[in-house]
Amino acid sequence: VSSQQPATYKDIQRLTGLSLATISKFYNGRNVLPNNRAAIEKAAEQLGYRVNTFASSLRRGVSGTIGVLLPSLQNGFHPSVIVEVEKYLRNEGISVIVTSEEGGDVSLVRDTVELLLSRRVDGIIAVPSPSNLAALVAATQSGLPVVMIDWFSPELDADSVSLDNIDAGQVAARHLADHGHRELGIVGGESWISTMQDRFEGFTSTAQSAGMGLRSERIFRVPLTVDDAYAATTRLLALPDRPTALFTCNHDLTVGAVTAINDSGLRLGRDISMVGFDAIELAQALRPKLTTILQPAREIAIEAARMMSERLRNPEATAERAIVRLPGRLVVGGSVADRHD
Amino acid sequence: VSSQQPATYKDIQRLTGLSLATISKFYNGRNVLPNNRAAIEKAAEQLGYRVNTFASSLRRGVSGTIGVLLPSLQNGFHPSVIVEVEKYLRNEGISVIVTSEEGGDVSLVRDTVELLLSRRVDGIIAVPSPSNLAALVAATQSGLPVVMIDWFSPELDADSVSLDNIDAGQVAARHLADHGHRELGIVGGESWISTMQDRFEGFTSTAQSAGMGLRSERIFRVPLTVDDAYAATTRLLALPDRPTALFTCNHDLTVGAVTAINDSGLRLGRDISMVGFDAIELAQALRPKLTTILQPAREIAIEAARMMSERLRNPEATAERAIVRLPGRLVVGGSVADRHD
DNA sequence: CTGTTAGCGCCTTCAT
DNA sequence: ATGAAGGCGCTAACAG
Repeated sequence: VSSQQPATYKDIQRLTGLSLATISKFYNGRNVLPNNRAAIEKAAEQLGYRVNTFASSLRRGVSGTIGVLLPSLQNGFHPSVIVEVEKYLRNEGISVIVTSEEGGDVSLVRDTVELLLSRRVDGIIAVPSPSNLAALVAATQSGLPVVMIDWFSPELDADSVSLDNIDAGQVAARHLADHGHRELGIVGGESWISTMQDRFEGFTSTAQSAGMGLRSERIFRVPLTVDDAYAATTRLLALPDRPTALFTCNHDLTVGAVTAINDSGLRLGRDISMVGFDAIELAQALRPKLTTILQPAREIAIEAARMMSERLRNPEATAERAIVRLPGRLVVGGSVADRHD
Repeated sequence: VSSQQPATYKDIQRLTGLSLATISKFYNGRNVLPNNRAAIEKAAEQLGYRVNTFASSLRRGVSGTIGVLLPSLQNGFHPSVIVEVEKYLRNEGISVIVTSEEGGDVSLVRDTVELLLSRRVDGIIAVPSPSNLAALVAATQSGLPVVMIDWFSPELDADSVSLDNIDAGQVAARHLADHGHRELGIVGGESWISTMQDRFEGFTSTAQSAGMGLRSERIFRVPLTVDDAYAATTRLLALPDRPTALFTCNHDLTVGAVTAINDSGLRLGRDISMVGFDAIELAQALRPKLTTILQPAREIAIEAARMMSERLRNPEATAERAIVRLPGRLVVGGSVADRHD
């Protein structure tokens, strides 16, 4: 447990007699005579030397670090973004600092972007939310690369990656229509979340244009929790005039809805049909399997990392903001009954 | 898109006429005359000033940063650790840098600890694995605080937090015994993962002392993937002499097993009983609900953060390594049939 | 290819 | 309570 000082160039200098500049060049991949190279390597090995990125970053003005900013609503997808982004950017020598807005006082939450800027991150991959939007806008205006992921804010002039949420909603509605359903219900999230709004709009617009009404009492827009979805679905199922099919707009809502259906005693895919969202493991484990729209979570995260990497490589480039929408995949199970009769 | 230089003390100096030392004192909570305080605040506001943590860290020798090191096997629990740890440590002004060993060449993976050390983290919260163990041991020996989470390595002399895995295995076995089951099967993970070994040992030891044999052909120890668990469970169910009950040792194994059972046509809780692990959402959504052992994931992460925080506060303290084992909770569903006959 | 020099932005004596 | 000066470890000129 010897808490010795970390070694520095000076220590290597002492062992090799070389100048600091040469040692620096060695560590920055410039040409150094084989002899010297070997001497430095040996000394470094012996000293357990490792570069001090603080000093290096201070001097160079770049941190080799990006921030990942997550919202207060955690849903399983967001934390996994961190891992994918880190994996991608590690190969480029970039580290990832994480900040979430979950918990903590409002005052602390307000400063999550500040915190990243104080750490001098070279860029931010963020799930934009009302509480961080203003700070993100300011950051982009000062020239910092920002990539939005999952959620979208038109006010923020930055690259964006997410699922093609409108299409996903449309696919769900069309699938139900194709199976003869005309009486639909939906359990979605609050409209200030762009993904929820888009999935909702995609679903309802297609439903209407296919002549399927969506009565207001069959529309539920609730906080994104399993419990809220459970409650909403329970109410939906108890309606005197129950719809024949249901669409849930995200993972937690899907879990809550399935649980409510099973607890109600109705049989999924027979008494009530359903298209869920994500929750692929649940979908596969159920009997009958749940038909669900699967979001390419890894691909979305990787694309965000790729965009960021590109922006970092070309800081000057004033390329237009890129907006990437990746398609979801409908995984068909047995939860949608055929009503062609 | 004006990429202006960030403001520094010098800029504040220019606006206020104060010395750099006074400005520094202001930002470090020392006493400053009200006039000056106001002047600095005004200038900072106007300049959009924010401290450069690189310069500060370089000078002070501490980074205000800890590393979180995750293994290559991702299981949903590990990414969520990041969020919980960050939430806790944010209140203490500490940031979190993430490193995972997933993906990337072995050479890159080998250097994950190096990477954190190069970033001069003040401590590391790690899931120890064979590929990072040696580096972690070296880190602790040089005096860096390390906290193990989830997995455990006796070779690593560091604090540790995890589920009480042995107890969890025992609870599962006892629950099955109490319901009259004598013919058991188990789908666990490979023995080099401490959690898997402990859950396995807890289960088998209790099974044996309760007079329930566990035949070798009913023991499966597989990689921690849904697919491997599916395959193993399928084989288990196809045995000429099928056990009456099954225990699965982690989330993914549970998902795979449930899927295999449902696909086999057997009815959970009637033809085959089962105690799962985690997967609480799946457990609740199934019909009948799955009896499962729930790991207090958040509490484990928070405890790790608390331990780290304490070590950082008292760097001198050579307190004994702390080993915390939090209890799991058996959530009873309807997947264990009663065989008292 | 190597060495000298001068900072990056901040904090910390030590004086005042 | 404030100021002047030096240096944390590293890199980017510029000479040689």
